[in-house]
Amino acid sequence: MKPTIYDIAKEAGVSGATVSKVLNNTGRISEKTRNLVLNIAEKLNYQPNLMASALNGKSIFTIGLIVPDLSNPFFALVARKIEDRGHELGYNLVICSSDYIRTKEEKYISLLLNKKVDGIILMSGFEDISLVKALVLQDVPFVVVGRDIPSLDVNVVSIDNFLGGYLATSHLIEQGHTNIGFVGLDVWSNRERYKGYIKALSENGINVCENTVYAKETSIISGRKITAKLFDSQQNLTAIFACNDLLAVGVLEEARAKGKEVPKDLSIVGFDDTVWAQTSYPKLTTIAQPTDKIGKKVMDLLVLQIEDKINRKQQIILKPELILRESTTRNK
Amino acid sequence: MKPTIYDIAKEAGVSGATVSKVLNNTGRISEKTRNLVLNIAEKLNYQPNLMASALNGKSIFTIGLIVPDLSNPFFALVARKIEDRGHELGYNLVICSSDYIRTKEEKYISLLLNKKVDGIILMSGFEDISLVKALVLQDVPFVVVGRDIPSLDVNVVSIDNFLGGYLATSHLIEQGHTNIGFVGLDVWSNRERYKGYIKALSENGINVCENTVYAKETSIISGRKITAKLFDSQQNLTAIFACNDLLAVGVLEEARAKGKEVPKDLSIVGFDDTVWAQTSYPKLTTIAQPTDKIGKKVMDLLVLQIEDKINRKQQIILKPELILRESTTRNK
DNA sequence: ATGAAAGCGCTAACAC
DNA sequence: GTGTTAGCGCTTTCAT
Repeated sequence: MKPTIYDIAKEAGVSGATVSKVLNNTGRISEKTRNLVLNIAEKLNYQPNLMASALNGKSIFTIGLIVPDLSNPFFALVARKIEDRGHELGYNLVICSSDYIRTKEEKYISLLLNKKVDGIILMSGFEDISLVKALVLQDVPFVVVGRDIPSLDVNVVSIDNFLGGYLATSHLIEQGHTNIGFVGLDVWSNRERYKGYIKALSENGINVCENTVYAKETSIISGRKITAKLFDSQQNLTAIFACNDLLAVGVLEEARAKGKEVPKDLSIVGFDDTVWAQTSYPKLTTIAQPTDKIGKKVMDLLVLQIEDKINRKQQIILKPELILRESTTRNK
Repeated sequence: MKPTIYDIAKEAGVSGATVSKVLNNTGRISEKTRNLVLNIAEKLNYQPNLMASALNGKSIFTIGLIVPDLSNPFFALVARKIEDRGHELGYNLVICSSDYIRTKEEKYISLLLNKKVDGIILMSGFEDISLVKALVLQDVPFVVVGRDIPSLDVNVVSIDNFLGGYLATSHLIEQGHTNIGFVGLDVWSNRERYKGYIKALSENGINVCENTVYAKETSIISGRKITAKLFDSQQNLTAIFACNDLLAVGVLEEARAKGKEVPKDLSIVGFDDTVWAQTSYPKLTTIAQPTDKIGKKVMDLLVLQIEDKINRKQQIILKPELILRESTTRNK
């Protein structure tokens, strides 16, 4: 069997309580006993049983992460950054993919709560804010990532999605485009990007195309379908802003299928700066999210709440950035 | 405070033990008490404390997954498949990225063991088999994914890597290529693929190029560098087999940089059939891994070992498949 | 500075 | 059928 504190205690000729104190650096113990206990613990290769201390209200050093879809490279990347920072701080990640489905979001939250995780990271859409509200009452540290919830005082780490949409669209406008389509998902972040898109258009006195259609899901197929619709309703489109790179690749493919050359006949701006932006042909001009910073900020904020029991909520909004590549060009 | 079984017991006017029995469907209890207890549990929104039952040697319904890199879309995809099957069976995943680094592999194994996970999935390379050997002694259910360990009697789910390499190379040979380069990582699976590559070559009486160089890591840059070296040492290369799609994209880019057209001047076969294979230009001919099946088999096998305490180890080897796309063509 | 004892929430003999 | 009791491994008063 694995050694317990009592095995150490017996060997050291002290009580279990003393061993516990040494191991936790609590109470007062003499240098002598401390060293003795530490040595024996080392010798026995003692590993604390986290379940037991968890029962006593201690931390279990595990954090729950709810993402829309782990197999989506963007989320996988952010998850990895969070994981890395977590490990630096001594925490593990339990990851759950929600597919933006409410019932799954709900199920996973309660699952994680059951497992007594120290905190939860909400990177799914959570269109149904009541789920988040419920979490507030539970008094479990958590932070919302990728979207803001202005109506709730909760921890948030997000990029300025509005700015992202604005940046993307402004770039297209600067290139001389006036007929710019929008492709996105019907989720909070994308709707914010849409507002930025609208803002850029109206600032430049450009008519907003009414036929904005949201894609069903993030996939090439979905991107293609939505683009086909756009092409149908607006013959003279010269540019499209897609709310994520994969959708942008869908746009790219549909354009190619329709005999349009990118960027000559159609300029495209993507979002996220995922691997797709760098490996598609042509490479995508896109809006980059500072994933490194996001991962670090999220974890730091969460651990701050967990360990220091700080109660003041924070909203951290990071800046997205335009990355120029080959999918946009001046409209002639 | 969250309700415990004693809260239920008090309200139902029975003992804690009885409640426990009802909740676990163990022992014998009358329909009446059973319903009473169940109703009260429901009313109180009782949630069992998994830590407490874990202390009693019960399952914690959590499984550890060690992958090389979660931000690599291929691993993210497999992780997602495993996650899905896990949730179907009632298990969560704690994910750790090892970067193929031995110390991390070791650290995460002991971390997961500390957390008393019910089982561990080893999807990292584990070049140092002693780590796996140590796990065997711990009597923790685990399964190795993506590589075989012929010298050890452990659970394995993997594809036939040798066959994969053979398939890829044979395809190239059929297309008339005789000067075929190899690009891969110095890890077990890739070395097996290399053997398959060699087999195909020698079966067809083709000289093996001696300058096989392994890439440092899975990245476009690494793929480009290695390809540049290959081009230098072998001027008349007409095809390259890359051990993963990202490396293949690197090959693609380097070829383009050197003014070679794909597939006209250089045919490329990738591996994994990740999103890259579908979004690169031209799209990659590649060897697909049955990720769905892998995820399911892994989880099923592991849970079988956990729940039924089955001790007979299983080695499940799945077949990879050649997917024809646009990056290979007949050599003229 | 150290130890005895109670208890975290639950399970599992064993009694009744 | 149901309750009593003794732990699981650890933390934490409270004595000493």
